[in-house]
Amino acid sequence: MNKEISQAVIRRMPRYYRYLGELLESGVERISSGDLSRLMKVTASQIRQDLNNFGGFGQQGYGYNVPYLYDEIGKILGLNQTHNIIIIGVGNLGLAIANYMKFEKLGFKLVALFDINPNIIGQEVRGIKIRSMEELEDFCRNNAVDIAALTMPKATADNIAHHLVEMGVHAIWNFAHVDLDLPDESVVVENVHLSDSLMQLSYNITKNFK
Amino acid sequence: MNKEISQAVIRRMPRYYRYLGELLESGVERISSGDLSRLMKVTASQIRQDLNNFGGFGQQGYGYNVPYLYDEIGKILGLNQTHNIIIIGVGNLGLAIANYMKFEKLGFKLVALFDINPNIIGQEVRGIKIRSMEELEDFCRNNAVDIAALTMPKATADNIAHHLVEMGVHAIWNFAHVDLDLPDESVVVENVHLSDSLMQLSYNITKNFK
DNA sequence: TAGATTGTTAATCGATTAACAATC
DNA sequence: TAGATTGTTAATCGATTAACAATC
Repeated sequence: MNKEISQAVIRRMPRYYRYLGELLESGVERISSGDLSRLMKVTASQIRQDLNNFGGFGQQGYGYNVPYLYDEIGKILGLNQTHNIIIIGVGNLGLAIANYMKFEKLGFKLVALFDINPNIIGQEVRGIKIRSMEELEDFCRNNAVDIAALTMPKATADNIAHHLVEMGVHAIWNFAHVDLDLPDESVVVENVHLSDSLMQLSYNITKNFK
Repeated sequence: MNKEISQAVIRRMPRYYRYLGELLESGVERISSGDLSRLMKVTASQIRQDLNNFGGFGQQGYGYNVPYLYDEIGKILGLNQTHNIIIIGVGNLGLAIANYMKFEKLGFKLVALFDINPNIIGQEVRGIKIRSMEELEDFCRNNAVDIAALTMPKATADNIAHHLVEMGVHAIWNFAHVDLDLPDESVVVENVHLSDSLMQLSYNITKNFK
């Protein structure tokens, strides 16, 4: 394996991908780091440094070919592979994720939904049945589950996460307001802590009026 | 105004608040930076540095008083003030936010919902009526709106954000997959780009299996 | 008082920016 | 070829960690 790439760089890659996607849609054929830097409001230096962590995608005197670079960043992010995703907790947030079409364009495929509420078990969301938690283990063992999105309350999140790891799930998209403390270091956890985000917003509001 | 505090520090404050809240619930009276560092898996140095950006909340030889520190961080984050919040776009994501009770405990109060869909306008969510977009301007001018949460598709997000700023809204919680480019520098924007988060997750999965 | 632990300064580490030779 | 722009090295900047005197 090559040298480790810092999370600071990784966090910026999806943003590059987003901007290149927009340029692509606008039919832009090529772009220089200078032009892209003005568009994205980052330094051209940073763009070139970031991209060169993964390879030389540009050409001196020309810049970067937009369709090519878009594609390459997609591969770096693993979007050329399909990721099977299950959602545990079919409340409003779980539904929001389930119904979010855009994910499919990025190679994520919803394969199952789970909940504890007997009133909704058996119902379908976009053609996918809501299953009971009892079915979780069997499902994980018999299907390739790449990512589990956790949208249940925080009280049960850590426990379920541990089970999932035992069943071989190696990536968790965690919306519960708790930090998962998993035994296996190789499990990938991506947190979306909405209340943390809102508190940050609150801080910045408060700061501006002091 | 005092010296600017880096966003790196701000990002960590809600996490401290969360852990202290849990300690508080468990009835823990005091904690040292060393113990907290083991719990949170950060260095004790960082904890002390972070807190001392805002003041000396501890006591030598004793550590930090949990209820007091919890309270102080709450104040730093502006959680002692009420923030009126409106949601624009009442799809699944808008509903998820609207129904998310925890926010109320943090001092955020949902005051209005807006959507363009005539089929849902007039319906109520937790006792709050869904209004048409035509009512947005009047509502903003006649009510104190602190935060607007944008959950509509990205195509209209930037436009609506501009209108909101004109109407005096100075903080935006942006869930649309686009970077808002607002004229007024003092407007606070907090982005929640779920697809960026998912791509980051995808990268880290891919990396582990290379 | 002695021990513990903070607040804070200094040292280190890593990330960002600047500069420029390489090269298309 | 001349001009443009990359890839990459070096310089700078900022954030994290270590160390320790202050002090409860």
